[in-house]
Amino acid sequence: MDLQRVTHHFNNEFNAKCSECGNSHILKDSERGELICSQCGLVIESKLMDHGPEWRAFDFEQKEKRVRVGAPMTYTIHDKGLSTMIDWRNQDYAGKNLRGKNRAQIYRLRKWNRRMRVSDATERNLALAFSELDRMSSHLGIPKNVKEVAAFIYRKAVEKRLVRGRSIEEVASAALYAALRQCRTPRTLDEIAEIAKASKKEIGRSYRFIINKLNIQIPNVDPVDYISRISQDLELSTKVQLKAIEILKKATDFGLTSGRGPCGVAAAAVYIASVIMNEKKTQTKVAKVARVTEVTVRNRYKEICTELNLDVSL
DNA sequence: AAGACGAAAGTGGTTGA
DNA sequence: TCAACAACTTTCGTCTT
Repeated sequence: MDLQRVTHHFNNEFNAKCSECGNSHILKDSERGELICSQCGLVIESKLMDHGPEWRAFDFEQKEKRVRVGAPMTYTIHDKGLSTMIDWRNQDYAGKNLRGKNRAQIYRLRKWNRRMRVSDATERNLALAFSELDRMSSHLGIPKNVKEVAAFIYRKAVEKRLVRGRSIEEVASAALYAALRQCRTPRTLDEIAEIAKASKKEIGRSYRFIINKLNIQIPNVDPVDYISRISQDLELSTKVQLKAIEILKKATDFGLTSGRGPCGVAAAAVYIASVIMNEKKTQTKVAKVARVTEVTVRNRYKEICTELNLDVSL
């Protein structure tokens, strides 16, 4: 068994700086051709090598069969998918009994092997957490890279013993929330809480706790990040989307976004853009997909209109 | 009938003593 | 730890299309 490979997957340090948190401790993940910031987990450079399945798979069995060569390494499997098993029989590959020195060596190997595997509680913890991450991700249609970041964060949390006193589900949800924000594809806490096995309050508490303890730098939520999702849900054209971003930029310059909920601001921008570009959606509909109330959309919309002197004829 | 609008009261989280 | 506070929500009545 290749211990080196299992324990030191991230072996090469790389001389670069993370654009997100300025940290210069960059790791080179040669297996996947990526540069990763050790601080925040940001993938700095990806050579876009496809580790995914060769064909579409329609059920789990097909999926299992249709992957490329071997098991891809992933953070979402509790032992990173690289574990090896050593048989209990003292026989070699051909079935001959092992003797003397060889036999003693196998005993030693088996001992280490046992120590590294699922036997301990940590691994069971991870297995449960990752299946929970899987479930939530598929519910919300979350891309794989974000899920990997979530798994990475969760793994760190376990290493630092931060799960103690909190439920696994709680911390897993928090890790997912953190990952989503890190990857600038934010979802609201409400969205997570809806499908998670923990309440919004608990998730929020755990989230604050782990990013604090792990020193993860999370960029502030930029309302722009919500625009594309809101527009897509409303089936608005790209033109509207660009207009909404333009409006949002101006609104930010006027200080209309600080202290305001990013969802509400984004929703208002999309609403105004939809009116200007003649693809009007109702306040109610915009509010619904943005997960804020109609009233909030209205308040933001009025603020923006008066500040920017926008004349929106209805 | 549906949407837009605004007033008023309620809610949960942050802040500062 | 508690009260003040701002942002946001809920609810509801009115007006417009």
